[in-house]
Amino acid sequence: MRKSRQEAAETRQRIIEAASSRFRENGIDGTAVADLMSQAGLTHGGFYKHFTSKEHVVLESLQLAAGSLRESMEASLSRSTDVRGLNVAINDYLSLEHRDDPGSGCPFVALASELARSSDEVRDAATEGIVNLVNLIASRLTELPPAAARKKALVMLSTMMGALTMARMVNDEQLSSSILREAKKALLP
Amino acid sequence: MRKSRQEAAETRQRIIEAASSRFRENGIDGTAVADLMSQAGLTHGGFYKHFTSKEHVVLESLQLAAGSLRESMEASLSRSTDVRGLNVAINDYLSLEHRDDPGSGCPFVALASELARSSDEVRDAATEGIVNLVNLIASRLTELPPAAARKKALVMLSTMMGALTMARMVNDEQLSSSILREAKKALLP
DNA sequence: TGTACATCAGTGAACGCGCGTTCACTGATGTAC
DNA sequence: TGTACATCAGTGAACGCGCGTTCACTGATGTAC
Repeated sequence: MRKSRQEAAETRQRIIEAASSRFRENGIDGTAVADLMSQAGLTHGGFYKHFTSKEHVVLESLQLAAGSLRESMEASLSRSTDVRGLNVAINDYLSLEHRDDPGSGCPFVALASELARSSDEVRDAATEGIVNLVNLIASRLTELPPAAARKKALVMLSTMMGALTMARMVNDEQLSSSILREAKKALLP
Repeated sequence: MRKSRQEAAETRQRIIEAASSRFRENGIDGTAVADLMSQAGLTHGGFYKHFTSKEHVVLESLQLAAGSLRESMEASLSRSTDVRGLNVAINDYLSLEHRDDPGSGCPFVALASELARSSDEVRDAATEGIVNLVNLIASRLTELPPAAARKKALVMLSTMMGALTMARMVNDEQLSSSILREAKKALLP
């Protein structure tokens, strides 16, 4: 039953990908190791051939999710070289599609309260991911000097994450979509 | 061992209070029924004399926490009859003390990702609590017509919750406090 | 008001379940010669 | 290149633990007369 090195590496990656979306959908506590493994097409026993613990895959899957959020933001930004690229990124982040698909969206919102209670290692990864987003946003606020741009970017990201969090929490479609709409209107220059 | 009706009602209230702070500190999944009970000075078996399930106490403790957040905001607001009262409320919400004491702070931030995955009943309670905060904030934006005030209040609350969420998640004291500081500067007129 | 009985808040043991983790095993892959 | 052995990815049963919930029991409180 031994698999080749390449197959093993692919398996490992599949587990991380499964973890990354399952954790965002159902929470870390709400996702069992056996869950991830069957989503990756495996039985649960093999998990520990790839990771030392559940905590370990939490870390790697957060890094994956943070990286892909960053990439998708970079892709939006690159649609235009100036501030308009930023508008595309904000529109995507505050879209109904993003709200309704936490499994492939922002991990900081999907896992917010669990991350705040996580180990230092995991919180370090979260911190790095957030700093990346802040820098990305700040880099497009070209009308401001760098320090001011960074400060404004912190506030913008706060508004974005807060609006997405509230839009997902609230059990009232009208209210939910108006939260996203108003946040967009406030953030787009 | 039977207790008088009044004692029983006090016990019930003590359990809800314990739940309300433990859930905010350690999360709903992270808090066992036995935990709440021992915090309330009881053994775990008696829990079901007061509640039909853990879910039931989640609902009641969320309502309690949402109510006390509302009251503390009302208290801050009443320090001054105009917009300055709002500034006090924002300063309190985005304070280091609030960040560092989730157990007695905003339940929507402390439980954000868990609430988004909760039952309709619990999410209804969350929705009601959030609407109350929005109305409270909007009522102090007297320079705007009501509809515009409400829209602005939605965005302000998004920024407040997002900033508190990020400040708690990030594992870097400097970054954390600058998130709170910049959000305050952006929100105070 | 006093008495006899029913009620029920609280206790602590127990139940059943799902979870993270371990383990013996299998057989294909990797390595040494 | 071929052969013999070591390695190890993956399987599925099992372990131990903590959890939500139930239950028989206790004795003080509440109620009926």
